Amino acid sequence: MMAGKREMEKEHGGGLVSPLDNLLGYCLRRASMAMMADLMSALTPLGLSAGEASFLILVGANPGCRQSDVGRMLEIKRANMTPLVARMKARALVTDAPIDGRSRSLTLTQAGIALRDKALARIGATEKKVRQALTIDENALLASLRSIAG
Amino acid sequence: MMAGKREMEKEHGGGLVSPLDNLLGYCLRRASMAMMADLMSALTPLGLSAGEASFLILVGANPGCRQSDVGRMLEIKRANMTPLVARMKARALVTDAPIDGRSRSLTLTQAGIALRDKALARIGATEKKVRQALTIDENALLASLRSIAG
DNA sequence: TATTGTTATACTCTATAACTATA
DNA sequence: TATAGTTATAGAGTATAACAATA
Repeated sequence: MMAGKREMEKEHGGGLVSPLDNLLGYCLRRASMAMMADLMSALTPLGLSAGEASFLILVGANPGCRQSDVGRMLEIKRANMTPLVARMKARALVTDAPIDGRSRSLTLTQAGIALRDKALARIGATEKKVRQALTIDENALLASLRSIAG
Repeated sequence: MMAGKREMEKEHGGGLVSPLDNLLGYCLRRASMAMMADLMSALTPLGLSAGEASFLILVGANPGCRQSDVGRMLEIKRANMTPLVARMKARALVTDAPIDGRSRSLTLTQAGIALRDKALARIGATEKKVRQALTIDENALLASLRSIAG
C-alpha cells in the first residue's frame, strides 16, 4: 500500500539487493559515467572526445593561455598534454606561439571557435535533458559537486 | 561588495576563466574523480580497488547470486568478470558453485565478509567527510544522481 | 633549483571477437 | 537461438621516468 509495486521496472540483474545505491561515491560514479556516455554520443559526430571538447572550451575562453595552465586546470599531466595539443594543431583548431623560451601560448583558430560552438550547443542539449529530470535545483547540485571536487 | 574577494584561493592554473564549472557533466566527472581518489586511498590498505570493494559489497548482500547478474548490476562485462572473480577466489574471499551447467553462484567466505566489513567502514568514513561539507540534503543528492544514472 | 615541454613507456580499465557449453 | 563463462587481444586514458631547455 505505501510503496508502489514498481511494475515494468528496468532489470539490471536478477533482483539483487543493492546496498551500493546508498553510497555517494558509487552513485556519483554511475551518474558521471552515464552523463559521459551521453556526451560522447553527442560529441563523436564532431570528431571530439570529452577531453578534447573541454580543451577547446577552456582555450576558447582564454586566448593566449599557457599550455601548462590548461593542463593544471583540466588535471591533465604535461606528458599527456603534448599529444592532445598536437592533435588539435593537426586539425588546425588551435595555434600555439612561444611565450618565453619554455612556455607556449594556445589560441583557438576560427575553425576551433566554430567547432567549440558546435560542441557547446550539443553539450547544452545533452545537459538540458538531464536538468529537466532533476528534482533539485541545478545550481545547488552544481555547487555540491564543486565542493566535492574540492 | 556583493561578492567576496576569495583571497588565498587555491590556484589550479594561471587565473583562467572556467566556463566548464557551469557544465553539469564536467562537474560530475570532477566530483566523481575526487571521490574515487579518496576511496582508493581508503581501500588500498585493504588491498582492494573500488571495483573489487563494490563486488564484495554486492555479493555479500546477495549470497548465492549469479556471476552474470553481478556483472550486469555493476556494468562489468562478462569478459572482465572472469579475472575479477578469479582474483577474489585466489584470495579466498569468495566461493563459487555451479547453479546449472552454465551459470555459477557466488558467495562470500568468512574472510570475504570480514574484509567487506572493513571496506564498508572505511568507505563510510570517507563519505562522512564529504557529507559534512554538503550544503544540500544528502538523500536529495543521491536521488538526483540515481536519476542521472538512469 | 624549479618549471616547461617532450619522448618513451607502462599500467589500469574497459571493449571486442571468437570459442565452448548449456538452456 | 539466446545465454553463461572463458580466453585472448585491442584500445583509451592515465601515470611515471628521464631528458633538454629555460626561468
